Amino acid sequence: MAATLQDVANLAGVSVKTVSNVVNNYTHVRATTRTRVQGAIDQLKYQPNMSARGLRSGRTGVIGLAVPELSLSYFAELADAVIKAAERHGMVVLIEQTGADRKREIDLLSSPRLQLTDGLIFSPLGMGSDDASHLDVSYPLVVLGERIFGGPVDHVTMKNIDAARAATELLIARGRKRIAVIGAHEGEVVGSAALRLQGYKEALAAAGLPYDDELIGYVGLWHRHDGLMAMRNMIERGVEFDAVFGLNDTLALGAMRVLQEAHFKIPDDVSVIGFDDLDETQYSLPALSTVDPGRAEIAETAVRVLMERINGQTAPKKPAPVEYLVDFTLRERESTL
Amino acid sequence: MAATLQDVANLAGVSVKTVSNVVNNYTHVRATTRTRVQGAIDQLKYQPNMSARGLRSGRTGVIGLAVPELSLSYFAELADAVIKAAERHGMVVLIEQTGADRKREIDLLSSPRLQLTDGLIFSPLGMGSDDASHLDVSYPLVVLGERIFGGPVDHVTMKNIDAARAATELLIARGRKRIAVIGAHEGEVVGSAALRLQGYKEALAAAGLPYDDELIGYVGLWHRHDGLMAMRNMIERGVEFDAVFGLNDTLALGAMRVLQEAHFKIPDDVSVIGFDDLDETQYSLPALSTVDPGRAEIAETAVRVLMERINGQTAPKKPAPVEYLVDFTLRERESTL
DNA sequence: AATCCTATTTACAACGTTGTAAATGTAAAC
DNA sequence: GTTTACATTTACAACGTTGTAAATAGGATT
Repeated sequence: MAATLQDVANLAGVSVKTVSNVVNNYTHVRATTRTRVQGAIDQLKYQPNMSARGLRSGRTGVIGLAVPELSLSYFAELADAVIKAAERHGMVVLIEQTGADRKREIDLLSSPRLQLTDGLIFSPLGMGSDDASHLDVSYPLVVLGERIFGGPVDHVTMKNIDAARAATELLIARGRKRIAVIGAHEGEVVGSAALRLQGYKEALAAAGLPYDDELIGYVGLWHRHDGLMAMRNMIERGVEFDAVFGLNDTLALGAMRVLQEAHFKIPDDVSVIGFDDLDETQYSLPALSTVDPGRAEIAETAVRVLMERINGQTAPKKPAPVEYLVDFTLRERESTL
Repeated sequence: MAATLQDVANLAGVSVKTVSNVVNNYTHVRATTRTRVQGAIDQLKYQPNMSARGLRSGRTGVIGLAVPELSLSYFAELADAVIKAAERHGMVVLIEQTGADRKREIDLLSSPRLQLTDGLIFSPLGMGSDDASHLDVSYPLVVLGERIFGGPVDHVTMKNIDAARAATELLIARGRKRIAVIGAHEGEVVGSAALRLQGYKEALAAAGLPYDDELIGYVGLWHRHDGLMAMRNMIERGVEFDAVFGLNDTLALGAMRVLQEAHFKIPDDVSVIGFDDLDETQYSLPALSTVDPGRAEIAETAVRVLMERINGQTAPKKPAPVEYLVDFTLRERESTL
């Protein structure tokens, strides 16, 4: 069906290798030959067979991206950014969804499905620090999220603690004293939830405000529905608060919906802030204040680091793993004014 | 680095082909041999090289999915569903973003990047009916959207017209008479926007309501921002209306935000309905009525049809192209009660 | 015109896999 | 103890590409 180098070579009356040289812009090809071959290529609509190329070169031109779920807006926007960044490096992106399930995450890391990939950008959610060893894989891997695993792996991460502290400080600066948190994970010590909660605690401590566990809304996942339930639960428990910090925007938006249902005025009665700077937050009513964790830069850096690892694979020894920390930006909007 | 069949064969003391037979569960392998080979496989952590397999078999195990942008929630949720459906067929998904740009869409169809793909699920947005010829490609292709192109291509599509008519009818049934539309595309005749607008017109006509171009809000893209601007513009023009039909949810949510800013009560003063049944719509305030176009079924069907085409490639002649029409469901929520 | 140097082109092998066909082994039937 | 039938294993080629090294061509130099 599809034309091969051989077909083009026959048509142009040259050897297969010469066609290959033309295709790959090899320098020592006579101009006239190049023209003739190019003509044959165009005529036959020749396109290189990627499998064969991959077999010969050991490279596929594909990078894997593993996220919990694309239907979580944060990951959709992240994937968007990763695909765009990969394109700039001439790579194409294959997306795997883990469902934030620990077992599926671990399985994925050694899945044969990754065989057609030159490297992986992995955003784990279910794995814990006990699972560090699974990250010691033989292919290029960049992990998104804190260096919580200890293993020799490259990480690209946002300043969870600092950003959460800044968000909390903003609420405090607006005069809020009883700041509820929506989205903590019970017992977690290493994930994003735990780190953001830590930032919150640091801000309280710095301002001399007491920490009250009553104000912490625990959830299982970070879906909108969880934010809604946690907020509703807190209201029903009769907890007093004058601000809400959603550990991500989705949770904050879910919480905001409950607050408005319960006739709290935002931001007059309750200030609300989120985390992630989803596109949506600009259009909620009121527009949600949030923290931009530097998503675009995270995606770009992750791809760049991964490409360095892929290209450096022939190097004598593995370079020391690095941790890139991306800067955040506070985005104040109507919900905290 | 990675173990090959040869390595395993050496270790197990058998031929390469026998190992291959074990790997592929070929029937005629003695139990003892199988065990021994399996042991070697495990010991060497052998994983088949997909490029080599692809070269030999002409299959990559990858399907392509081309969408405008993952940061548009509809496409993120669609991609989620496609990935899950593909997984059930043992396939993995490579995602391309076209940015709804006509040229990029056309280029993509003949891009060598697709070489490592067994087939493509394509959701065009920028291409028009003049571009039909570009869809006549040599690889399995399933187009999402109306059979607007005429070419011999499989389509999986939602009932845009019927669903839009139903949405409009719902508003009419709630007593609304001046129904604004947000999201029409000026001059378009074949895309989703045009079809949904047609459904709207049909519903008006059936109810004996006049069509008024004043009530049509034109936009460029279907981003939240466009919905917001179109709604704002209509209010500023002083157009009277008692309902809004957002041609998709994102537009409707953007419009709703403007309405609320302008102190319209929803649904008392203005009823609002969207289209797509995004997860978000359940959590807006008020929760947005919408139409579920059958996204999950669209994804499943598209993957199934594509797999049939991929598996049937050896068949003597191409089967006639089909058009699958997926059923929709009205989801009434608070914004129209 | 013979010689040498470099530019251009070529043949061949190899990447790891699997289909084909042929070879070997095993056990039952005679 | 042969033959026969079938189960199991094997060698070999081929998929389409590119690196290596060797072959050839074309000029420039003498």
